[in-house]
Amino acid sequence: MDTRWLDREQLGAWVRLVTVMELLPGVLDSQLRRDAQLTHFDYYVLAMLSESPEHTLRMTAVAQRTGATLARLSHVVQRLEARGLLERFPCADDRRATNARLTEAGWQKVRDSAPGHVETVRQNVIDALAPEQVTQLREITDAILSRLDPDGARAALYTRYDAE
Amino acid sequence: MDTRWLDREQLGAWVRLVTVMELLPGVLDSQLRRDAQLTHFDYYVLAMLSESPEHTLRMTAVAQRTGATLARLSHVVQRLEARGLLERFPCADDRRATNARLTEAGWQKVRDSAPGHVETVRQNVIDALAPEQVTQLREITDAILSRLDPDGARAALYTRYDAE
DNA sequence: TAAAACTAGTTGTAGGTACAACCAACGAGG
DNA sequence: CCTCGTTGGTTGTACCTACAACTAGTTTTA
Repeated sequence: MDTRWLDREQLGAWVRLVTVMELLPGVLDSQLRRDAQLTHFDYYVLAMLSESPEHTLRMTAVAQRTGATLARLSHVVQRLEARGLLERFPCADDRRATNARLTEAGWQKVRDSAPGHVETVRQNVIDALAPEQVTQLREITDAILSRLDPDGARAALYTRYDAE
Repeated sequence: MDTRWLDREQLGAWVRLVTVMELLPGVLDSQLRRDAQLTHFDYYVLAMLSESPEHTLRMTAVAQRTGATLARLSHVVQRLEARGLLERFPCADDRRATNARLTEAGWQKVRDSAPGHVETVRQNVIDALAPEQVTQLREITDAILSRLDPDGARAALYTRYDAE
């Protein structure tokens, strides 16, 4: 079978996307690590909890929202728990399940670190784009996600952020 | 100072971009790991060499093109050299510098693995987009990169892929 | 109602990356 | 020509993630 190579336009877009994927996580990570002693993934976990009722979610729910495997999440949550930012307790309904809940310190941490994080996101991404490009970016990433995540397991999350 | 929070549209785009950044590297990595025993970064290093005259580049040049630190690159190249995919030799002009050159096995590896990689890129990204979206994506990533990489240290790479 | 199959989560370990410390070589100024 | 600052690169270590194996609880089904 012969390969359908990328043309110039496609290659240009692809190489830039790869470059962004290579650089952006590092930028987010170092800002949060420096200012809040959190990785970007740590922050995301705490942020997901902070937006949930009771500041509580089941491990599986957090994993879905963050796109992580349960194994990865388990390690991360263990560290966050050791730092007193959240706590785990068994779920009453399903004794297999574990709930994670933000502690007061964790909630404080989210409130303290959110502004700096948003500012970083603005500086490096949002404010670099014209309003119509933000819309285009949403459509493009949506299309890509329909391939990466066909069954829309994670759709639950980002759909929540759409107009109501 | 009060924070300029993201509006719904911006937040929707951002959350999706984060999700793509979370999922896409894993998809690229596992395909290449499975079919070619390479990480995506390994592949990129080999690909950069394969597009250079003599299949040779200085370490610093590879680092620029891939966006890696010299430290990271040094570890990776060490492993690739141990596997016989490339070789290092001192640079004649500048005795501080080291050149990396693809071996025949490395060149063969690139040719063998490129089709599968391109197919993955198509399936998950390019073919999910309309032609005008590919153009938009190039413009958007370009704008983001102007923030992430203001001095355009890496621009050398992706500019090469533009129309001549 | 017992076995099979699946879901929820944890743990051990191997491998890759970041960070900092380090050494060697070049280059500009005194 | 020597010394200071810079550039090119390597190494050690600590941390994070992926993968696989495992436990325990739940649901299905025969």
